Amino acid sequence: MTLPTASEKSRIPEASCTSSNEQINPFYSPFFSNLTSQQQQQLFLTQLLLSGATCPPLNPLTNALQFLLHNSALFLQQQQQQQTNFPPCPIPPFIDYNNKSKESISSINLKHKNDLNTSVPLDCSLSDTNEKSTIDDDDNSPTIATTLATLPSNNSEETTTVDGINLEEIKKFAKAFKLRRLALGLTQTQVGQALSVTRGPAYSQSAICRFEKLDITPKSASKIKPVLEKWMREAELKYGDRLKNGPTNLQDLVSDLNTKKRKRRTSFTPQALEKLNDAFELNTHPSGTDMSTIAQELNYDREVIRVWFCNKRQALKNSAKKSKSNQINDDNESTSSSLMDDKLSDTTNYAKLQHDEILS
DNA sequence: AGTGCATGCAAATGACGT
DNA sequence: ACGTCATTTGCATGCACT
Repeated sequence: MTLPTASEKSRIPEASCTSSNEQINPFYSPFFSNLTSQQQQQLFLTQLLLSGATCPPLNPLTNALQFLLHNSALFLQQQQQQQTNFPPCPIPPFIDYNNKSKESISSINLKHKNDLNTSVPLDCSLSDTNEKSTIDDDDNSPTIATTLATLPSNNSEETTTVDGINLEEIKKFAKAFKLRRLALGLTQTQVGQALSVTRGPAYSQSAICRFEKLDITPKSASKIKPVLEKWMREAELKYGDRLKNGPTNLQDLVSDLNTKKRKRRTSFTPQALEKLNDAFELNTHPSGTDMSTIAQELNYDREVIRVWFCNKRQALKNSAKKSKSNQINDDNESTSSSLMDDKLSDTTNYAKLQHDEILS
């Protein structure tokens, strides 16, 4: 019914962008196939770490060298990973300057320059160089970012735990996840798309974005974390093969078939919304049969219509509550200013009582 | 114009009550 | 079965960057 939106349209070319990301320059493959000895790999890894792998190469030869270094580092990392738990030390991405478009190179190198720079140290330490404090509103369910921002800098383990959820641990994982994602050359959208066809819960680009930014409640984060953890582990194993064997499809990253997912968000047409709003104005609590009729008329699920009315009532109630509290605040401001010079507390107490009464 | 990320608004969900 | 309420989550879109 609805026309393709801008975001829907923008998703189409993104798939083709993926395949270009997946290109491995075949010219350099023989070099990598010769890397069999542990010493050579160790040497390459050392060189990789010393050479600053995110710098653009001056010529094809240095490009080839970077490819070798990157793959050997990944190979070693995979071996380490089989014995240790995620997250391992991040490895900066190999950027094929011979095949990549100018845009994608610069977008990875410049957009996430800070992230990738922090990915280079071996100890995986998580500095806060590009951390942006996101203290925004008076939200009643504070995000991890806002909670951490309000804590003192020398906070202990206890103070970073909310409802048994260790915020520092989630923060570390979120950062490591982002670094790994970027190192694998994946966008948030691609991760979301891949998750949507795996077994278990799926999350959108928005959810991944909020998770990485910690713009999410601790409860929500602790729910998403294991999903991303599991997916990343599997993706890396498959990506490792891809790096050795040549280009494959992003679809290869997902083996499991669909199970129950959250219902896709309904987008009502403007016409449907108009009719729904008209119906709401007439009656905020339509009967079961009324809702069935509306659903049939507009060609939506009856349950979708029922939920729409619930949400609409809730929205109305919330906005009324908000405007009421705004009015109270305005009244208080004017009241308190007029009472400023009043030395007697009787009036103040009365105003306070009145205020408390309204609030209760 | 194309791309990736950030975010506002509201659809969907879950807990609980009747 | 359906309501309310708090919360989670995704679509649509804006923004920055090239």
